[in-house]
Amino acid sequence: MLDPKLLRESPGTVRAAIAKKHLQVDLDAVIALDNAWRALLQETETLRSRQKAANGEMAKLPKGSPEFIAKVAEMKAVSAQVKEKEAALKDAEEKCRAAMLSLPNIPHESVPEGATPEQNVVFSTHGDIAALVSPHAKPHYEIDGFNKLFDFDRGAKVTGAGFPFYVGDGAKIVRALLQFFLDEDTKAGYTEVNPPIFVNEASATAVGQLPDKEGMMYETIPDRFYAIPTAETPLTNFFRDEIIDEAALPVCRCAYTPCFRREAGSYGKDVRGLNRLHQFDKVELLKWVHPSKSYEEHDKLRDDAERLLQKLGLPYRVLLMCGGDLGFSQAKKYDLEVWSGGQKRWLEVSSCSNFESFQARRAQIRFRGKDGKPELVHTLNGSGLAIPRVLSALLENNLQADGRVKIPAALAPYFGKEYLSFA
RNA sequence: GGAGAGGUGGCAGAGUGGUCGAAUGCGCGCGCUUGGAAAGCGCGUAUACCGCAAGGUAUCGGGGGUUCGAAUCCCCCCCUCUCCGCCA
Repeated sequence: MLDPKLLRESPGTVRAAIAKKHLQVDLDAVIALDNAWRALLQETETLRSRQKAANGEMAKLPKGSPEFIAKVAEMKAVSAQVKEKEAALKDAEEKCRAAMLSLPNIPHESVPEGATPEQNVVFSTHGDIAALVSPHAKPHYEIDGFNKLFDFDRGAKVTGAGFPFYVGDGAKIVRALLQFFLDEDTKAGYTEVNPPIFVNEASATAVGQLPDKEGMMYETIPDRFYAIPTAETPLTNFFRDEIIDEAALPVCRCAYTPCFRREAGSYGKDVRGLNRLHQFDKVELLKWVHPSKSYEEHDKLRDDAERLLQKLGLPYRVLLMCGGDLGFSQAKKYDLEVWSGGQKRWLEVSSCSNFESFQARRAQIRFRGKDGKPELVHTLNGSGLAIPRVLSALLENNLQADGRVKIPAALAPYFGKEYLSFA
């Protein structure tokens, strides 16, 4: 959520932000709702003020006295008015809040102009594809024996499409990657957290998954919990409605969780094999930082995620997202895409985003500044990393002539052997 | 799942219909005192919103209700604790 003051004092800034993100929002309507709410608030508070004053007088009057009885009659009318105004105020407040929530975050000045993904800027490219991709590479879902290690048929029977069983070396490689990522992230200064994988409505709302996006999440009956689409959800909510000690900033955390996404409407090559699943494993990086350090920390976060790909010897590139491809709540975002040597395309394995105070305002996450006043933190997050697509690239790029997969040196100690076998 | 007890400011803990944003203590900050410190004394010590300002309003787990008036009474929900049951 944006600062309402920004809308009042500098609507042009908000208008420009909407334009840069190529969104359609009736800003004048939002401003009108805000004005209506403020006017109504004034009226209501004036009435309440009268009520309070009368209350003080009545407390001093003898209960049954004529003055007292007269006062009750008088205040009855005021009370009715207050009830009426309060109902109107509540209605205005809800409309106003909903309208405010429809306003996107302001893109950072360094975000390139552009409307479509094609206009994202290639920020950097790493790793020599020719040298790092095996000549025997093929799409992972076409590798002989793939279904033995990644059993989609059994998964579909037991749960549904997109919920595979990982078996034998398939399970082991997932575990190795998770542990490798967590160890590396911990070394980089992130404290490991193991969060709940279901959240309540308040938490889903605080990070913007509700309202409107309930279709992307699995919901439990009868408790109305939501299966998390990413560890960002519980992690960001850790400090919801809290004031963090300024000296503790930046707070850096990492968490492994399974992630659950309904992905309604996906189809085609995007969903083949491990490319897009309803349940997948991911290690998430999250930072709560001082606003003055926000972009410095953002770059470090991206570096931390990049280092994982480098250590695995996977070629990748970094995209700087243009305004039109930025998410609603992000001020700036880098995507890390790994080269899938078999499918011959880039696969997104991490999005490193700076939300500035947009999330923090909605979730009320603050720190106490030098002057003693609470101030909103900036929140940043990024994957470090999402397992299945890293795994896709790994299986494809490292596929040997004999059908085995060479395990990168950095990962071998975790996997326990040098080759993964589909036999 | 059943029965009971509770949720008040940074913490502890009063307050059962009015002058209560809320006693008192602790903690914290500033000052006095002191050679210095402790003790003692004095003052201060939540958050948010509206307003140019003066100022006003809201908040006693959350929501709704009763009332001229609710921290206080009623209803629903959430959470914590104790006992019982069940269980990895």
